[in-house]
Amino acid sequence: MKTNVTMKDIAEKLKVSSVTVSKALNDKDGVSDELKEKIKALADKMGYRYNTMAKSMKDGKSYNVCVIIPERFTGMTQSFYLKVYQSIAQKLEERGYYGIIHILPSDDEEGLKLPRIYHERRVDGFILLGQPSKEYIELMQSVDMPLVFLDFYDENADVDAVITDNFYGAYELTNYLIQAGHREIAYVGNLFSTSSIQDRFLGYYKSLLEHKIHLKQEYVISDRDDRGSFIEFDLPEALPTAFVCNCDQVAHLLMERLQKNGFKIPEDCSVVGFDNDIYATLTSPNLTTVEVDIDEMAKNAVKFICEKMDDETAAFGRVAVKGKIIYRDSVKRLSE
Amino acid sequence: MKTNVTMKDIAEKLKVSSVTVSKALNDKDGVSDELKEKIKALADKMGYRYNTMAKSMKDGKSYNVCVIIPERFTGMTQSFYLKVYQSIAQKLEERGYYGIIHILPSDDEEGLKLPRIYHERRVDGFILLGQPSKEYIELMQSVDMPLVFLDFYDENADVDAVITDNFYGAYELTNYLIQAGHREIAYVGNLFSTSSIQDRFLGYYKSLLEHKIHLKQEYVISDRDDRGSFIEFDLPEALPTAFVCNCDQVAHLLMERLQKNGFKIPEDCSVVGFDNDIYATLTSPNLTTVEVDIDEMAKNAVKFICEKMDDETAAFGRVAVKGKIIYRDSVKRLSE
DNA sequence: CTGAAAGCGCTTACAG
DNA sequence: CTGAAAGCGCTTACAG
Repeated sequence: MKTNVTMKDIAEKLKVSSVTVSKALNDKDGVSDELKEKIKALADKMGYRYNTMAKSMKDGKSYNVCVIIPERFTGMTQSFYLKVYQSIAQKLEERGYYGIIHILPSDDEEGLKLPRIYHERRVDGFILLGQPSKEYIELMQSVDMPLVFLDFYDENADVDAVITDNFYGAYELTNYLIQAGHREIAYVGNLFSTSSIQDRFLGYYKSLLEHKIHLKQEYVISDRDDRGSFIEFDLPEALPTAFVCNCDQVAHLLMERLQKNGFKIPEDCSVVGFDNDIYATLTSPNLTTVEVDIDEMAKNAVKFICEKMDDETAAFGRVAVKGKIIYRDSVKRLSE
Repeated sequence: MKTNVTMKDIAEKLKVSSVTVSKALNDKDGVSDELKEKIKALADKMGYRYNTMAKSMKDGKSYNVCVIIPERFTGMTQSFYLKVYQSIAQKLEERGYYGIIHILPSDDEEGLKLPRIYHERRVDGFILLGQPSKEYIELMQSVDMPLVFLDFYDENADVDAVITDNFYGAYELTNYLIQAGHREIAYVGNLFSTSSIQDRFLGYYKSLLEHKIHLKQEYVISDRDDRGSFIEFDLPEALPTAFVCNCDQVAHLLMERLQKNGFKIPEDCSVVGFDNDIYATLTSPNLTTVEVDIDEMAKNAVKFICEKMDDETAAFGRVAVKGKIIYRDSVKRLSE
């Protein structure tokens, strides 16, 4: 089987022009049905494979979308981002595009180096999955190319972003704790680390406010330093009855710590997480948490980037995708 | 900044030909140093970006290598495969290629559907990361394109494969247990599920043989059904003093089960795993296990695929990359 | 319904 | 050292 059959080869065998072959193979008008079938059959038989490069050249598009994931996110939440990518790739494919993962090395992030794929014009748009440094965000924005932020946003309002509804998710989860009779509720997370952690905190805080529960300073417990490395928790003297953790992994860490100190969960302390990732079912008891709607997020991100590639002026702003509370066994209903 | 500056644009401004610009930008002979510098400076100033598509068209290569990962592996060992991919992509880039992840949907695997990227000639070679069905392997082999298996192999000898040295790793680990005084050692894993599990079993068995320890039938404990889903362990009446698990996740599951039944680890039972993945440090105590040398595996896979793309006849056979035992706290030294 | 011509952006081989 | 010509595989716009 000859490995590089071209339209011209097919045309010659059939004594027609390659224009006609092109039309037939693309199901365009201007070829008789009979000829079209004949061409398709022969193409099949000859093992013809369409050469997208040629089309790319013609219309100056690569049909690639690059999904950039900062390296440091590939350790922590690896399963999550890979799943998101999978969903993105699938949805791009439905629109005739390819997804290309680019894991952004920390050095390149620091040195403000764009992926080579950009310099070689092999990409028509970027989806930035996971928050890089402020400087890198600015760099990406300065490049005149369709760009969508995914799973984070920036104070800069003029970029399109798809995020989970962190605020509302944490708000609902905290409401749930309060309905279960909890009043002493702590939040675990470094408020200055990422916008997700901050927004989840604010959702938690709103719930407290609505229920007229005072926010105690010592109930806001940091879980990591500003560079994102986890730190030892600084637990308050008097333990709260419940903890809202900014993510499942931290909930897992916290539960280990509490259990080591002799506390039972949920009997002595209730704990809730966020993300519904691998850590949520690794703990015992399993965690009540918020599940992110990965498919919906991917769907939006792909829709945005595709429409922006078609029309430079398209703009969508910030879209928050609602999550879903997964009720498990880490919360105790307090007697009133 | 004009977004699509071409060599011709640069040439016109400088009143030279685009051939000269091409030579200058590619650091080829045949341009005076002075002119070369001038061209490079102007290219920079005009924001010129090289168009690889054109080159691709010219020499009929896409400069893409597709890394296919069967979908079912993205759940289980997600972090591992993403790390492997990251390493592959980096090493490909050093050679002027791009890595493209294709997560193979189970439906496509079943329906023997090749990735679209193949049909569109956007790829020069495949790295198959993780073992798909026998039929899919045959399909991939029937396609006349450079192919390397990574992290598994097939009985079919004529394909190149890079694997971890499962046999030797399990052999060494079992030796270590025996040196620690263990004689009653079980193996946990379904021997008919994957070649990795089988080879690890054989390494374990070799160690027993060398030490003249009889292999008890009831000491080979299945951990999953033939489709890969974990099942409840069928523990023997009389517990062995040590378990060699085919992977960390199963070791984790086993430890949970043993601890639930009131056994202490490592006091009552020693447990070792394989992979050194997230599960190894999630257990308490942390697992003694074998760490896979991801970089070395990626390096070999990339070397093989690149040389095969250059020279169709290149062949490398099966290469096993040695792992490294990570000693932690899940093994007890028995008094002799 | 069918096809000749031109062009996408680059490179190779050759001539000067 | 420099460049005109041809070609990679396809598509678009136009003519018949």
